[in-house]
Amino acid sequence: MATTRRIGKESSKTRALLLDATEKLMLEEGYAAVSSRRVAAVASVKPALIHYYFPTMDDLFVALFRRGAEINMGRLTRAVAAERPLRALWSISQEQRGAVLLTEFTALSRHRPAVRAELASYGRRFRRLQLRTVRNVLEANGIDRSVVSAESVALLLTGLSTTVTLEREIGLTTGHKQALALVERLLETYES
Amino acid sequence: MATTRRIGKESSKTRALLLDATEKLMLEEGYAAVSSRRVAAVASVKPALIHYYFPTMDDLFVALFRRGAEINMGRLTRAVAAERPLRALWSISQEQRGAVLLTEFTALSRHRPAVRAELASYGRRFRRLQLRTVRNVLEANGIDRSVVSAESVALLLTGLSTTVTLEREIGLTTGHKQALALVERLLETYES
DNA sequence: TGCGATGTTGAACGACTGCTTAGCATTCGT
DNA sequence: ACGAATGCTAAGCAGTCGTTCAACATCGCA
Repeated sequence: MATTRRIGKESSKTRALLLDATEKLMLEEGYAAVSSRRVAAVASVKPALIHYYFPTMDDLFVALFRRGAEINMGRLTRAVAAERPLRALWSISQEQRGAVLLTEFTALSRHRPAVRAELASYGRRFRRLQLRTVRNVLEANGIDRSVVSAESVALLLTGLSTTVTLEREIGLTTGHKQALALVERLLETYES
Repeated sequence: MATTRRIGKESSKTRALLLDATEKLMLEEGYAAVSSRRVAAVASVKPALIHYYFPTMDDLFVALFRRGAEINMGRLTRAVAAERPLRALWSISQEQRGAVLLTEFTALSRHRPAVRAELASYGRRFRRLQLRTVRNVLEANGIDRSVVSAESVALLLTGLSTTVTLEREIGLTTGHKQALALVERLLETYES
């Protein structure tokens, strides 16, 4: 049998640098700007090294997404364990950087099935955590679930935050102030 | 002065075919799959013809977006003139095809300023129409605007519909049924 | 009938892409 | 100290990209 191709270790410091460079490119110029040569240039390294750590570009994208997903799930898990879980979740989902990256990966997932699977898996994990948190708040306030379900609240919050973030990104802010104020008011009312 | 470069007429039937081909590619494989050669292949035409009608790829993308925006604004304008304007708006915003295209253009706009400008302009027009519609419904039902502003309702609806559509696209549907049912119930209550 | 406008193509330019292979340089365990 | 494992690179293949330009085809109008 053929000698198996050598691949750099996951723990490598350089590997992490390559992921950083990829993330930077994605944020600043979109996923279409990510090529082995461009990443190499940003990381001050030769193109072949990208393929040493990530045999295919798919591997690179999946690895980057996974790293981000893991970090984010960690933050979220810690956040809901603190004092005002729902507010914590809301403020994290408001972050521009994360929202932009998520959009890039969503667009990317259209023609990269490997990315799509990763995205769906993260989505499910996030939704589960989010639902648990919303349910607790509704319960603590004695709100009848048949009037407003936890699922509805969760999806409304997610939808609002991504929409506001993306619209802001292109310079469209009509109505944002009022919508954000509404959430603020509700959070103040139902979570201490 | 130099002889000006020849460009195909906007009314051309072929031009429309090229836009169709581009849209198809974008829907099925994402914007990154759109190249003069790929578009030409889908339209059964030679690559150089793309540049006859659209000197640069930017022109192609902008033309496609503008055509879609114009068609959609027309549909929306007619929709809000009919019996249940808000419901009509909601059902149009629920369409998978439009939502997917919009995401593609959003991602595209990150590194194509010309597209970004077009997107923002359409966004403003849509939001204005949407706000007018929501305001009418709130007013007709005597709902105090200081409790729930029209802006909040508009952004919540937009956010929910895009989120549900995009999540469905990657096979993630947790909570969708409940959230959509809530909107359905509210529409039934406040709009005949 | 001929001429100019319009539609379409072939061929080519320079640049970019993913990826492979062979081999150099360095580090590490023994 | 030496051999194996690891990190990294030079060079190249085969393919795609955007764009231009000259030229051919077709058509409407004078």
